[in-house]
Amino acid sequence: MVDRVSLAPTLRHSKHPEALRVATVNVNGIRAAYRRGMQEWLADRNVDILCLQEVRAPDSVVRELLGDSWHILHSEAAAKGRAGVAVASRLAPSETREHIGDEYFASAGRWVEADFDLGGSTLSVVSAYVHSGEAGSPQQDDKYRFLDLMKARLTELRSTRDHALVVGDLNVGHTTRDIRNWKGNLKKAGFLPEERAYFDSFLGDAVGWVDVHRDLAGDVDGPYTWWSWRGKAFDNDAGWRIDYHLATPELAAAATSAVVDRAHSWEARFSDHAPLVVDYQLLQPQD
Amino acid sequence: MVDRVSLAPTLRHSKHPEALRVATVNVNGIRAAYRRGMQEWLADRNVDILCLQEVRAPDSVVRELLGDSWHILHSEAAAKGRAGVAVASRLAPSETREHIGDEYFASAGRWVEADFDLGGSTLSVVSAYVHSGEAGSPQQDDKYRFLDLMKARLTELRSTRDHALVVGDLNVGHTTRDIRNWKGNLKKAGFLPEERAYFDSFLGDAVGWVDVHRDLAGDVDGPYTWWSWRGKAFDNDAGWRIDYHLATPELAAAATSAVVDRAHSWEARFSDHAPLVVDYQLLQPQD
DNA sequence: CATAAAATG
DNA sequence: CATTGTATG
Repeated sequence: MVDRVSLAPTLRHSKHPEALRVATVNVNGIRAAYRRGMQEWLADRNVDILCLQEVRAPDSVVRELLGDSWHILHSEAAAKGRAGVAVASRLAPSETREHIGDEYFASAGRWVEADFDLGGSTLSVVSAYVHSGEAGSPQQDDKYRFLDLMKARLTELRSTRDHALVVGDLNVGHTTRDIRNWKGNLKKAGFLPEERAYFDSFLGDAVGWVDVHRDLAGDVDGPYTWWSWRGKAFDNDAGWRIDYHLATPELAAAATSAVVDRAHSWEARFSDHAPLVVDYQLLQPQD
Repeated sequence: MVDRVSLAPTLRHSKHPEALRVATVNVNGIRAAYRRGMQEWLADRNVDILCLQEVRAPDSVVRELLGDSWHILHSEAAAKGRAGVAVASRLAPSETREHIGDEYFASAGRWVEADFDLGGSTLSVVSAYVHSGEAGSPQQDDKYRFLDLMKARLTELRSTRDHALVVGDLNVGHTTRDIRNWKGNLKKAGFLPEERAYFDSFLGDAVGWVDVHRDLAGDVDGPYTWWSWRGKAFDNDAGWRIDYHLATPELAAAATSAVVDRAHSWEARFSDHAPLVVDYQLLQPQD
């Protein structure tokens, strides 16, 4: 279990010292997100570890926007303005890894790992951005190759880490609960049987990860995390649940709440994805 | 001279029946211009013949935006979203020509001619968009080739037409009066000695055209017709006079006013160029 | 329907 | 510093 003393002054945020708050959000361009009010959201939410996908900006811009209060691990894509993932944290990571697989995905900007030293135990946090992979396109093959690598890495993390958390835009809805119009999307990228099968395996006994948001939300439709910009998809909540917190079982059991920040006091949404914010109750009540 | 009877009900606008009002404006994308209020300007100004440059939109879009009250002659560039010139008029032209020179400039979207039948005499109106032609770039050669063709066509029009008017963004300032910071631009495209020499020749006795705006404004700085979007160029009136009405002498003598619509009741400018609006007093007072 | 970069001005 | 089409999502 996570040690109480080492966490207290550093990794956790002072406003909610009893829990570790981890948020994931595909910002669809961090510059656009800031123009649309992301900073106000961030100021409201007291996040300890912020995982970003589709940063779509150079490292210098990311550091300027987020400011000095974060340690920032950022993996850019070779293609400017594409992809890009980051883990921003109050505590400096003890180790970091910037990609997954071989050369082919080395500069994809789709996977970063940050290890946090919790005094005796280690928490690995991954920010992942799986390909959209339109069916029939060349990117569909990349998506399957990436999901293969992801499965291998999930297995590895599960067996070598004390606690691990893989969050991000995984670009697949797992079950019919996860897409509003699932019947109309059975042949669309993001809800293909082959893609959904990966999630069966991630969450199956052999690999052993937990879909934290689904566990806490229960057997309900959604809650969705992405809505197309087009038409009234957002207003009608015609969305997809494709952003996840996948956690190792012990960590998953410590999750006390999972909230989709669909809209709050801050005005409109700042991305086509909403943040998924989860609190992990890492401390044992001691008295 | 232009015949009074044939003009009255058709070519001229009912609001100022004694004059023919011709406006030229580089709209820098007619879609953006309409977003920024071009329609309000147009509604205020009672223009008879509207010459546009840098239309940068497909023909269907131009017709939709301008509406049914215009006859529209529009020459698109082969490259989508680039250049494009048009003559919009209340009266249908009797003849039109869509380019200048040979194949090389056939689909440049930089030159259109519309002839208006004035009952016995003819008025040719040209909307022209000369290359910007950054010094040292390949486009600089195109600019000189285009100016050569333009000179030849000016000579031809002068000798074969009753009245002719060549308006548009000619992308050259003629004299030191025509550019606010002329000293700093002696080596910049738009104020190179070679470019300015073309204008000496256009306006010289051999070719014989008149710079209507300069003639009416007198020997003053400006009035400028273009200001960079950058910095405070517009607020400081740090502009260039690169949009012209060039007219055959008899027509030029009939010009009663030349106004740069730098800003009016309509709010901000709708392009980096301002419209240049000239009234031609085509009717002889008969009584 | 939105993002970012590229080319052009 | 603004416009456009393009690729990508």
